[in-house]
Amino acid sequence: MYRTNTCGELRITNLNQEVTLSGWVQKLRKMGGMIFLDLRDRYGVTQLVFNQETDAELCEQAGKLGREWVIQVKGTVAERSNKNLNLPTGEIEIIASAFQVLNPSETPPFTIEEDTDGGDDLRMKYRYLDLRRTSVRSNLELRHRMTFATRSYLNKLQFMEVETPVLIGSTPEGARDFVVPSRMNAGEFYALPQSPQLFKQLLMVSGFDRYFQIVKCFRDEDLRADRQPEFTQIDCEMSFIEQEDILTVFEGLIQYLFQTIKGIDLSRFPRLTYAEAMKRYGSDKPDTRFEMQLVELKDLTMGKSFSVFDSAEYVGAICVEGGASYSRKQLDECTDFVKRPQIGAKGLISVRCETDGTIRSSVDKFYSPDDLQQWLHRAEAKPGDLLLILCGETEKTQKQLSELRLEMASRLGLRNKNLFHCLWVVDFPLLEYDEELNRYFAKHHPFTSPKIEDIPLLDTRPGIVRANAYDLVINGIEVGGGSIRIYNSELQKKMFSVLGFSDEQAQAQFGFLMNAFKYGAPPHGGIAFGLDRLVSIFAGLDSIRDCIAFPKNNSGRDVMIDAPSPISQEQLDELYLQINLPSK
RNA sequence: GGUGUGGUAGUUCAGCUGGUUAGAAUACGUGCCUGUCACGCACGGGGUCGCGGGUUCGAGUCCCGUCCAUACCGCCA
Repeated sequence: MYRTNTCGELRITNLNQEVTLSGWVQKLRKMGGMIFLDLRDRYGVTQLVFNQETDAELCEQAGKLGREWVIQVKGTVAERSNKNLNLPTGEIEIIASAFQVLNPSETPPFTIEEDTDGGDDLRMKYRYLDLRRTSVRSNLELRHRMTFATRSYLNKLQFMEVETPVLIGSTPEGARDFVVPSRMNAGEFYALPQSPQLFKQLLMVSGFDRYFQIVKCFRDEDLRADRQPEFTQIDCEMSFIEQEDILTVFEGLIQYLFQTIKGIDLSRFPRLTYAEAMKRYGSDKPDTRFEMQLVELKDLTMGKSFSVFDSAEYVGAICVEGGASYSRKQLDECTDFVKRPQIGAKGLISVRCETDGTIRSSVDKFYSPDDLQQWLHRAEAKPGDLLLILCGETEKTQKQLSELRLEMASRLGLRNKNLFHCLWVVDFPLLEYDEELNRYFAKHHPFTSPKIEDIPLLDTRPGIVRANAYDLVINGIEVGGGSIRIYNSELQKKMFSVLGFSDEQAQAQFGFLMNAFKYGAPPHGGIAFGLDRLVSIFAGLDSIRDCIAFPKNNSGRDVMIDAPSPISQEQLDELYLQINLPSK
């Protein structure tokens, strides 16, 4: 028997018990005639004591142990004379009577401690060592609890988990596909799913009216801190439901997770239409932990011969609480921020409302104090506040204001990680116009249904047609999204024609779905949540990498196993492939 | 594809306007230490300053190129 107990469970109540523990040597503290050893496993750390006076030979042997050696120890639980209340096992220690080295270890390349000295790079290369650290391990434990709770919640509501294939066909819409060559079908390729979208809809046709799957999805696009090439979705679909039903069931899921995992009771999630979200926050995934909403000022700024504002399509502001005390340098930093190429504003105009009520602005030349007072009034600015104003093309400027809003909130410490604001954004536009390709694309996907009352607009003004599509946003992060699908083949045909698909193209790409719909498709819709993002929000992480056991780096590489990597000529031949690298 | 930041000891970093033998902390090794838990004290080993080229009497430092990492933009239905 390797152990009678784990390294995390012994307490003062276990006093005088004979125990056997196995684990990794966290640290040795040699005190001359005695040695303290912290033994670690998944469950915690327990202190062992070796005493020269009790057993000189054993004590000397223990002194030869090193960090991360795997050992087994027999001993007696004793009360410590000096207790460590920072440790759950801190009231006891094990007086060792014998130990055995199960496996020695080389000195690890970084310290396996909470405050590790290792950088991200190195820790990724030795991820199996990094995973020994409490914080990383507890992220995975949290992830496990969340998937377990999700399955339990959905199972209770009659949802069935069904696996869908990973080797499927490539589709041109959406993200770039990861592609897998087929040996048995020369010159042909599978694609890895970006989501099980088509399959879950087929399952609805099959009558599995409540489906879910916790499933890996793949997208071959550039990465970010919150984007991995393979990621996990909680993928769901329901039949005989309306949008309201989906929102209710999955609002329930999120509430259940917050309740069971974090002990937080969330009230009903507010809903915001896409149009409102853009107008009030300049974003379709607003962070609603704080206000600082966008205020339109165009009508108040017109006709005072300030051509910058007069010629702009949109003039908008945010009101920064207490911002009037900003120094010149701080204001310059704000200006630099919005002028960065990523934001792309031309400049920033500010109006201070000093605590004594006087108003100072960078446009005093053009606007009287009364004019400025009107702006401040509309923005509900109080003495001590600061108005930051951007202008230009409506949509662009709103987005810029949204970035500025987030930046200012970060500076003011308003983005509290222990606060959770959930919100549904609904009524997304059905289509998005691509300027370069001169055509419409489905904003969500081509099976998303338009709002019934907007269907006539498909012919006249497709750009303003609203969809039965919805996103769940938590703290400014898009956590999930879905839609009510089209189940009427005439409407689906119409949709394809608006998207510029010929009948043949539509048949070739999605024929199997359209054929299936001929045999009695129920009304249905669904939603998918990004599990990685959800877990990282729960854990307060900045990057989803920290809640993935073996993540890829920024360039899509697994630096631990060094993938991707070239394959042999034999493998290439077998797949009828030729490598054709561009010459430099 | 683009922009910013970074690459110096096993590790995390400092190293100014170019100038003697490149430093600190930590880790590692040795010795001392009987109540430590960030133990302490003393000593020690440890460097292709990412790589290539250039400027210079002289380059970790300046210039050019390149590679890698990272955050963001484009992209991500």
